[in-house]
Amino acid sequence: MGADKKAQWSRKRLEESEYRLTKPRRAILDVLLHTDEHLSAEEIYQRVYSDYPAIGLTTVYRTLELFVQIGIVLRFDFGDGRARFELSVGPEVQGSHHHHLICTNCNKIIDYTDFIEDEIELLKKTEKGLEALHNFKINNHIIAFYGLCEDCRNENKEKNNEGMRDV
Amino acid sequence: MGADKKAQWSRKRLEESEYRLTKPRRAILDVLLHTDEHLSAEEIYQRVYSDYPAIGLTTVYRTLELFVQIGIVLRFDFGDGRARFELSVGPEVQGSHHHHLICTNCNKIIDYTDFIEDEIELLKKTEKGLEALHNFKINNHIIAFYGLCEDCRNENKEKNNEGMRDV
DNA sequence: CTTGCTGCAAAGTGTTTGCATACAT
DNA sequence: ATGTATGCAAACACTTTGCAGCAAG
Repeated sequence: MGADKKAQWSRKRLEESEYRLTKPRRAILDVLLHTDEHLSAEEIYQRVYSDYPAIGLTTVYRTLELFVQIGIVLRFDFGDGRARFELSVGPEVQGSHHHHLICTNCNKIIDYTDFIEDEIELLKKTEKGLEALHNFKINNHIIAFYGLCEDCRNENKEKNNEGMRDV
Repeated sequence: MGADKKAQWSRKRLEESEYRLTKPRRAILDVLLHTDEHLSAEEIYQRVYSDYPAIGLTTVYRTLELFVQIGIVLRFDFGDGRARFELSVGPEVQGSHHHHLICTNCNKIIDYTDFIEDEIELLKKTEKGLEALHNFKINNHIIAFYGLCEDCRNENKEKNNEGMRDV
């Protein structure tokens, strides 16, 4: 959904920023543009490394921080001990907003867009209400469901996953 | 809101578990019962330490993991690099379910119960739909809003917090 | 008594920082 | 030319693991 728009938007935003257009930055953006996974810094590093071995992990961290700053990347903590990153779509591109379904056994992450419309509508109302009530300026929200994915259900590990919850 | 019920429920659940009722475990549960904050392992350790200096940080970690297992504690990752814990209410006690409002500047966490009813209703429907669609067994969910709290709004740091989102 | 639980120290993991060099503008 | 960005190594912060001694049942 709008991979090109996404690319255009984020590249433009990067070019228009105060920051220098370096090879590592372009390479990292490219990796993010060509995946729909939620990659960790290490994973991004490895992918960049494969055709740009001069890259350093530190640079990946710093670049991701920068991308989050200028708003082209979103950072998630799903509770498995490492941060994960995905491209933001920006306010211009509608329809690719999604939430997450996370398997507490294998850490698989599923994006879903089903039922999103109702969720977003409710969230907007809630946001307004909370802003007024708590004098809070809300910039973002997260919704995620935790449970067992199809595969792990079948394996039917007797692990107790109740009570596990991560924001 | 049912602090006693909470205490009863979690103590009972601990006693009925296979696990031994040790002094550290009781002490840690007590700390959790007497706060409404979202404490980190380290913070819990410090509070236990003040009247039970024999406690070790390792035990706190292991005990919290255990409590999560038996379902009396919930674990959250708000994206500030440390896990936070709060007592679960258990399915028996209704009305104390809440979601979170998180300040991306000072990391303050506000529990809110406002608008919760509508949220829960929608979440239930969504859960059902997602379970059917993705063959997923959902055990839990999270909702959190990120933004600037009243105090940090006023200080009006020019830090750009857009695009910051966790989980 | 027996086995699980504990504390300490050490190891692990993901992330950040200091600094000299390299590069974009 | 000038100051930002980079990579390396070291430092950090949180969490987990190994192990010998302790204590709950």
